[in-house]
Amino acid sequence: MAVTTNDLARICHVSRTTVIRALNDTGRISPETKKRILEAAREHGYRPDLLARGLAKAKTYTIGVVVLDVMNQHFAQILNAVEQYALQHDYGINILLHGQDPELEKELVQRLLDYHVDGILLSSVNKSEEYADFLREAKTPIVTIDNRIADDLPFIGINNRDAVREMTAKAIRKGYDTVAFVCPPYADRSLNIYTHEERYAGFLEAFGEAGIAEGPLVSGDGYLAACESLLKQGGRTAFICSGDLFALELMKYFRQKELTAGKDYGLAGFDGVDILDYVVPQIDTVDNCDEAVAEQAMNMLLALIDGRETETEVMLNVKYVNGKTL
Amino acid sequence: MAVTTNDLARICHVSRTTVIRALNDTGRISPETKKRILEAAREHGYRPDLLARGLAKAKTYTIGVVVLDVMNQHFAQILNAVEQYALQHDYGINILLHGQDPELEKELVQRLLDYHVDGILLSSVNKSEEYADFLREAKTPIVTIDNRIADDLPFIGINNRDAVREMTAKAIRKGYDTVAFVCPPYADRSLNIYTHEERYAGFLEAFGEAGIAEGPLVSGDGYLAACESLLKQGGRTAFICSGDLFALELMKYFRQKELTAGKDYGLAGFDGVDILDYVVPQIDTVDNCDEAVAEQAMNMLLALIDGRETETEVMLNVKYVNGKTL
DNA sequence: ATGAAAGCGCTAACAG
DNA sequence: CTGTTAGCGCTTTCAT
Repeated sequence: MAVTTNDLARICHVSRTTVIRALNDTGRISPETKKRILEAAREHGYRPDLLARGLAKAKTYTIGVVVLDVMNQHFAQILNAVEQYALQHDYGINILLHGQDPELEKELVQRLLDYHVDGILLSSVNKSEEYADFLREAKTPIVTIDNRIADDLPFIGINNRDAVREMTAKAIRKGYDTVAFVCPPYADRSLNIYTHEERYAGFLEAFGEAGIAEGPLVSGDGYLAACESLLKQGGRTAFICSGDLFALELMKYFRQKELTAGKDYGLAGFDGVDILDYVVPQIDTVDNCDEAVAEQAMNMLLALIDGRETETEVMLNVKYVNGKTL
Repeated sequence: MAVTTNDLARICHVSRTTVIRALNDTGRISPETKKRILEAAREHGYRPDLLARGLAKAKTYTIGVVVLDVMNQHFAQILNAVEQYALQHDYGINILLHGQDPELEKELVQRLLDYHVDGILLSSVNKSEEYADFLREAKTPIVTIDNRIADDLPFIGINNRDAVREMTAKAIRKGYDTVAFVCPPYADRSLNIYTHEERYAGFLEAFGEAGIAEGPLVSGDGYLAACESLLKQGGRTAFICSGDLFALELMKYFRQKELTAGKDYGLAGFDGVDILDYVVPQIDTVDNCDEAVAEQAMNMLLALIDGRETETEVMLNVKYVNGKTL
């Protein structure tokens, strides 16, 4: 078995309390005995039991992170940044993946709460009021990113709407006859798709500002074929995609038909994932500044944990990345 | 504060033990009181304290996972598969990222041990004997993947050597005058690069079998320029890359020089990452079967945790993926 | 400067 | 079928 404070106490002929004082250098203790105890601790490979400590202190120095998955570069970048930040602040992290399953997401959050994490960073796919209540009732600080669940829950996001408005406006300016918005196929309308809704809103705003009729919305499973139909209707057509992966899929699909982005059709993505670097022609996109989001979110979370003053709603501006496809 | 078994006991006018018995339906208990207790538990939103439970039972139903990072699709796929598997077996997971830092890796493993995870899945970058000892001394089962650390540590990997031998043999058969092996730039030679070493070994074996002189090894920071030099020496040249990302980087670099893979030079990667789908021409690669690795590793880990019989060394065969660049 | 004692919330052996 | 008791390992008053 592992050596405990009790063992150290026996070994050093002192009380458990004294051992603790040496280990956590807290309270008054003679340098003499302290040295002796620390030595014994090292020698015997003492390691604090984090479960016991967490239980006793009601503080685990762990922050939980719940996101969709890690195949998506967006989350991958967030996670990297979050771990960095956490380590610098002496916190550990506990990453869990809900894979776009609202039920699972709730279970995972619950599990983290049951493990007494000190705070949770959450990219949710839930949107019900019940769920919002569930989060509100947790005594543990929870900061949400990506999808907003309720106005009063701490949230940090990016300016999706403005970014897409700008992008769409650019397409309109460039004289495309049809500018369409391409959304992911939603398996379940009860999912929280706040980000995509915001992007779509931005898309619509651009038409309002230009004073022309709104372009079509392409969504759902058959989106590739639907885009093809649009293109076949004639006229120059651009596709504003609500995510780089859709843009990539579309490009791949059209390439099979001998159609080239930037020439035969316009194309823009969103997210600014790394892999766009390897694709030609370079796709227009928006860098959604994952590191900045992660950092802001962690700042907010740690502030909430420490009971410090903090904003509970932040909106970051993103950067348009010029490509050759729009 | 959250409601505890103590509270429930008081509320239901029974002892704490009885409450436990109702909650965990263990031992004999009258259906009557059990129902009453469960009702009260639900009503008051009772949640077991996982820290306390873990401490008392010396079992946390959590398995720790330590990998490099999540930007790399290889790990992303592993993690997805691992979480799936864990959930199905009523385990939770705790993902930690070492980012190729050996010291950090050790700290993270240590932290997981201190948290009493029941088992650890580890993709290590360490290779020292001390580290092997450190792992051996842990009373917690640890299964390693990707890089082997020591012969006696549970390990599950893929047949890197054979795969690269085959790939290299193909290049030789195709009549390339020069076939080079491209390795990642290693910042630190003390890192464990077992997988890459195995791949390089396979590369060399192919020349042995063909009875011709070994092709060059390109490694280190200036690998792009080095590859260009090779190409400029004349003759048909193929690059066998020890990872898709290097192949992608190389392709991008050469594209700037107006050189096309599969025409002006041969190219092959390794890993079979998804994003290759979006790149033209399609790069020859090897699918390293991450899901299979994850599943086998988890099988092994759970067997070790349960003290069941199990192999502690598995080598999976991988699948060659034909592209258009070799 | 050190120690004794109670407690975090849950579990497990042993009685009755 | 139910209760009593002790304990997991660490923390934290409160004494001395």
